[in-house]
Amino acid sequence: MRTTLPGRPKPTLATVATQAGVSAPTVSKVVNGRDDVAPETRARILAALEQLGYQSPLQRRAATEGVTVVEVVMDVLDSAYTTQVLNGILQFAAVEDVDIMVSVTGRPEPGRRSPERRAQRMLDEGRAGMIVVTSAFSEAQLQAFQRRRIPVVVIDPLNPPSSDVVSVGATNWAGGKAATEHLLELGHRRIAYIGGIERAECNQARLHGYMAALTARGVPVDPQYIVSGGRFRRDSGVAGLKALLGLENRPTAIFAGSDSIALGVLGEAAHHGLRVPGDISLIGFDGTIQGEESVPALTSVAQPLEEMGRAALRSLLRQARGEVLDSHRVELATQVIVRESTAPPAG
Amino acid sequence: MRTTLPGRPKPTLATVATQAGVSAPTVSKVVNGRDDVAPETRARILAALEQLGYQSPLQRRAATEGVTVVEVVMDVLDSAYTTQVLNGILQFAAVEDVDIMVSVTGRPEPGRRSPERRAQRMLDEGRAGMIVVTSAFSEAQLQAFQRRRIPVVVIDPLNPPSSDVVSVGATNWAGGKAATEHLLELGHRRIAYIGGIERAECNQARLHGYMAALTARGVPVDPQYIVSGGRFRRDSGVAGLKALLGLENRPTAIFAGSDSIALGVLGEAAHHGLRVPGDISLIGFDGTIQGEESVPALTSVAQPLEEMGRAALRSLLRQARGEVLDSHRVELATQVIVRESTAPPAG
DNA sequence: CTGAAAGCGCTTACAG
DNA sequence: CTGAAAGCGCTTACAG
Repeated sequence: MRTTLPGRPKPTLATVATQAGVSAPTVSKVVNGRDDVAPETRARILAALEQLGYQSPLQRRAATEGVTVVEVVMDVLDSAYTTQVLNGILQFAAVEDVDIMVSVTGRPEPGRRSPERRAQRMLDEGRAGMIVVTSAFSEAQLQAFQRRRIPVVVIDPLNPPSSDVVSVGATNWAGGKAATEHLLELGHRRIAYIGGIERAECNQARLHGYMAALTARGVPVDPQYIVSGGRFRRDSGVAGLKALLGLENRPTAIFAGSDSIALGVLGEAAHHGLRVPGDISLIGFDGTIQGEESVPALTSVAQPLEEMGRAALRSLLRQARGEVLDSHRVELATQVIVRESTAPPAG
Repeated sequence: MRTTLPGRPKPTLATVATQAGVSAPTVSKVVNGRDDVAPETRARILAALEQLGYQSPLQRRAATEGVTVVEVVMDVLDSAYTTQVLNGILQFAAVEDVDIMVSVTGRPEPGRRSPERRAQRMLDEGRAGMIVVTSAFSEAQLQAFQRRRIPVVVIDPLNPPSSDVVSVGATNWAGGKAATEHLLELGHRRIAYIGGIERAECNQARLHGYMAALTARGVPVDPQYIVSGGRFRRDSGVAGLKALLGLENRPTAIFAGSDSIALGVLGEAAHHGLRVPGDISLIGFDGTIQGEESVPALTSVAQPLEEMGRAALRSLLRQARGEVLDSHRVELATQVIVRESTAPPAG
């Protein structure tokens, strides 16, 4: 992508050299990352490279031949959530004839897999950009990509996205509110929330949606019904239910911050001989296939996961083509899917 | 990969020209696909290009920089099975510093996404090879890749792998036998098998393992207990259980050809008020996380899915390095994981 | 259809 | 640290 502006001839080392007031060999050194260049000279050359939009022969060829590679970075591919998002990206990539490079990153480590190296490599190989489905990159690192004109889209960021970085997510607050309203409408009043990563933006939005729904109905928010699981995973649900069962006044319904958490609740409930929804109602969040296929089938706030993947890629390709985006933040609507795990409270 | 032979200098257009007895510009034309070259001259030049192993600057740079891209082709990313295999590939790729390009293919279509185009593209871009997790390629197409010296590894092929194509799978026959033995040991005699894709090698192996175990214990194989689901998916389990419940002499245990099928059985059983394992025992195949997290947790014949992904990539990289493989077929061991869905028959 | 000549864009080796 | 000079690999324009 990154097409040369029409009319302006494609910049060469010589053009850049003239602009920066140096010779071509010196520019060559900077481009190739040699270190025998004075800091000031380097800065001037970098500015010229940036301003003229210089591309290496390799990049130029990649650009003209339409080779477009988008890199997708995730922590691990171990949840239905990531899988469905990735599948959305892959499906749309097949349509758009874009290649998708997938990489997983444990913790970010210094060295060849660092953001700096990654950015350099993407520039070298003329990739169109990067879709980030992990919290392995800091805000500053993401902005570094953008400064280098590498388009980045973040999917459902853990932290509130800055206006500099493009992000795609779901309406978490509205979803949390809708989940809670569903339980309220069934007649529940003692409703618990088992959350995931506490500091995560999406978790807070879901929690505040929950509180807003309760408050709107005049149901007091009871802190003992708000449990932090720490992660969006199964074990949070197991531990969360255990904690809630220890209460004097047990909840009759649980809103879990993710389908995985809900599945943990489901498993733990069975071990205590509790029937869902007979003894306790349960609603998840995400709308994953895993929840759809569980027994009982899980009522859940569905995020359009495949669509989020598609939206991220679409937005990335627009950026790569130099189009102006309407908005730096896209939030796709969530929807309560009522299945088998919710019912009016017993008695 | 495709490293230049040591000692011999990398061939340039000039080298090739000398070898073919023409001038450099003429070779340039052939390389760039111009048509103003006499057929005989072209043939001579093509021969020289091939013999000297000429690489374009783009290819050379890719080769010397050790850019190694492995393409993973799958149908869709929608099952825990494919997800875990892919995760294994990705994890190992991070260790080996290999880039993974993932693409999904519905039906193979003519045109730019055809195997021929794919092969050409891989050659052009210096990719190391291809891991195939789909039945979208025919045997002949896979061999075409190998003829072009593009290494290919097939994971758990639907059809019996030919000895020309390297493949990775699991011990399906032994797994089917072990699953059935587990049920026999619990005391079951009326044991049903609900299969997936009927003609698939892996399905047949599982079925025959089942029959072998029954026969070895002197339990007659009863055709009415063998149900073909048609696919390895949830709906096969739903339909399969319905069919089995219509029998006069219902089975007391079911061996499902995949975890997805087993999950369908589980859901359908709940709708009939049947308890698992109280009323009926159930064992799956695959050992996916989804089965592990279901309620009740699914007893299953685990395939080492992540390990299979790793093994495939390892084998591919060996091929790409020109190493000789010990075997064209790797079968990793399966293992019965006993969880909650199997128990002695009632009464 | 072919190739000598000129040229392009980049890099290398090294004098200052 | 910088750049004039030489060179490399490829392509272009065009004479034959």
